[in-house]
Amino acid sequence: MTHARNLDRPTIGTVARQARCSPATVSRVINASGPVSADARARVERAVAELRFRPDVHGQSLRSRRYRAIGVVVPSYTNPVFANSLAGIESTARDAARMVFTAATDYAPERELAIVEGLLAQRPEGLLLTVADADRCEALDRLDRARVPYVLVHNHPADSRRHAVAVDNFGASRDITAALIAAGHCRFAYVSGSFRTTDRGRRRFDGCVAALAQAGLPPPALAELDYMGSPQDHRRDLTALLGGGETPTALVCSNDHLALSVAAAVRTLGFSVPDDISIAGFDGIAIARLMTPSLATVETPTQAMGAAAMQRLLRLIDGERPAATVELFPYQLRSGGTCSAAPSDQTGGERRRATTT
Amino acid sequence: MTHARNLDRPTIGTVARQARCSPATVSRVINASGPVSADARARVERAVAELRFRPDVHGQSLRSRRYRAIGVVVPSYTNPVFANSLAGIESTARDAARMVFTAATDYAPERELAIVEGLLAQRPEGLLLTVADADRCEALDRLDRARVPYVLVHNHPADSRRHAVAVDNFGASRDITAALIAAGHCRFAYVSGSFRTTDRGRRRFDGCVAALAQAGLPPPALAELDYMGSPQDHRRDLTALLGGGETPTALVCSNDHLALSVAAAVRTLGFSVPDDISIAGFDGIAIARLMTPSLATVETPTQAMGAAAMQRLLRLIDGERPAATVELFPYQLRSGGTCSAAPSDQTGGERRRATTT
DNA sequence: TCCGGTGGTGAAATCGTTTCCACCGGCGTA
DNA sequence: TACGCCGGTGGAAACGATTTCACCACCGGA
Repeated sequence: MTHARNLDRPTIGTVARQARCSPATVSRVINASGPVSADARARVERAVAELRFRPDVHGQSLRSRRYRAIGVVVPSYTNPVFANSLAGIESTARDAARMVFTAATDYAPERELAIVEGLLAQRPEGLLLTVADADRCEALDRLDRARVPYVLVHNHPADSRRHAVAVDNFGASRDITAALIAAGHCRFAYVSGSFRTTDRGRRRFDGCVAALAQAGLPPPALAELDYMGSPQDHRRDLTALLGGGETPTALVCSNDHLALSVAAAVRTLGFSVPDDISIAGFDGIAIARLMTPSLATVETPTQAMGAAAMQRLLRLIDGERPAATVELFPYQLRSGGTCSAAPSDQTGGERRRATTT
Repeated sequence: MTHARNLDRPTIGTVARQARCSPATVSRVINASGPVSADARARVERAVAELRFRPDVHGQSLRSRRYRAIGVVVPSYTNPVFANSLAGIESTARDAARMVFTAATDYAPERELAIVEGLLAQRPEGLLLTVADADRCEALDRLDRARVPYVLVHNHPADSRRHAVAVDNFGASRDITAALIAAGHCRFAYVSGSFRTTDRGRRRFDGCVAALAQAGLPPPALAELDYMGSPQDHRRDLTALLGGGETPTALVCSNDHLALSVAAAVRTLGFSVPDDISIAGFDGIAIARLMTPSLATVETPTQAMGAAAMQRLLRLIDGERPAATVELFPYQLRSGGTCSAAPSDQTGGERRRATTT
């Protein structure tokens, strides 16, 4: 019974029959994996086109033990930083004829292992991931054990056997803090979302502290906000910080998303940005440039980093062992309207607040 | 030679041997697909745990002709609207034990077919996609022919056989325009990025036009901007629109991303937002709420829509045929600082521009 | 007692591909 | 001439699972 055969997809056997050759020859044509006479090649190509044959990826992967697909783990899709990485990753993957499957951890380190486990079940060639802490990560240990190649994006592991594409978070944070110091600020606060739990968060914090220390200034006040919280939450969290006598004049935020929310919160508390309080971000997300005042921040080439990470992973898959294991991308300070010279009357912020609330 | 066998992954055969049963029984335990004695089940479960056995997804899919994976097509990862959809999609997929692979069209309709073709090669159970124009889309025709279930997100096809999850773009656009009319505006411009090429773009435009017509006002001036362009590009494109004598007092933008850029451009042209010109967006992206002034817009539950689309797709896969083919989500007007009453002196904008540039 | 159904099981076919191996000519070289 | 090599080809064995089918043992009812 060749019943309903025309509804079924053609297989390599169908093609072989139509091209009057064996499946082996069809396979050789498709994969350019062996010598084929010009004549046979033409017949096969014709049959492939006529039948619209597309090899079954599961049959291929099963037999060849090679699945041209890459797993990608991001903390979140909605943070423009990771969205940009993902864009770079996926477009590079497409150029290399790779599929990409994605999963988000929602910033929960305890979910990382399960997610990686899920991706591994697909038997991808490799993984690209941004984790909370590349030095304390069960998921990465698992990948090491399984000998599946992977490259970290945005992470900066201390363990030098782990491949990563990142920026010098310490240096960048140091530089932007130094710029604020040069503008006359001397009372700083560092605002972050759980900066202890991510490696890049720690480096950024350390950079800020280092710049202050080098200038002989006291360490920054700390405000640890719920990163996923609303501006209302942030307003509440910031009142303590800004309500005291020694109100900071410069807020260094661990990322742009947070900085935008903080800027909004600070304004509702009656301070002017940047007249009373300067605010700096980190990442250089595009939208922050459209605000008025625009956000001063550290610009990082997130999309290019995603692309580079993918390229590095492809090289690892091909068995190459790049000399350096960590690839640092250049960053750039972007000045913006949220930062200005420190107020000459250092109590101005407080006065203003007292009169407006 | 059982050489290096311990480095290889265990197969169902390995498990069967260790559990002293046949592969068939192991399969029955794993998939709960047949009767198994309590004793055998225990032995298998123990062996699975000890060997850390994870069935090979390609072997499974090949034989069972069912691959628990969903393909997702978005125009772009970096637009928060689609990033949110994707978040809703992926988290719902995870709950349903589905993998997700993603691809972006970069807003190029001519790439849609090739991308869908690539996804189909993976033999997914179904697809979720946001295309430019759901009524004129080779990719969707292809899916119909291949009888692969799919659900559109954000699209609003006229063809009622196509499943979709969207908002009433026409109504929402009408309502936000009406709100501006109620605030006294009577000279409108509609600003969009290639609104002719997307179905939702057309509906939004039509909604704006309808509101004006109903109020007896002339149709809006048109500005078609390069959606991917920079604020500088937009500034250039807007000078013609705002340079004439009859400067519009209200700009209705086809989406928030554009609205933010337009707001920035309008300001650099010397107009005040909202004193001279009111600006309304569409989508309700979170970041636009943090700006000062905050963006007036139509809030749409993008993440929930992604989740709902995924749920609908899962039902389609299970063979259900929901009564309605299009699921409309409620929208909500969000007032914001970028919109105010129309300036009483309708030439104020021009005068101000003349003095400040 | 016999018969039909059902729980429990394994052997073997099958999914669609790649890859190993054997084979056949023809050609250049010793 | 004999030998080896290489381009070209097909048969058949994998790959790792699911699924069909047959079978056995047991139980309840006729």
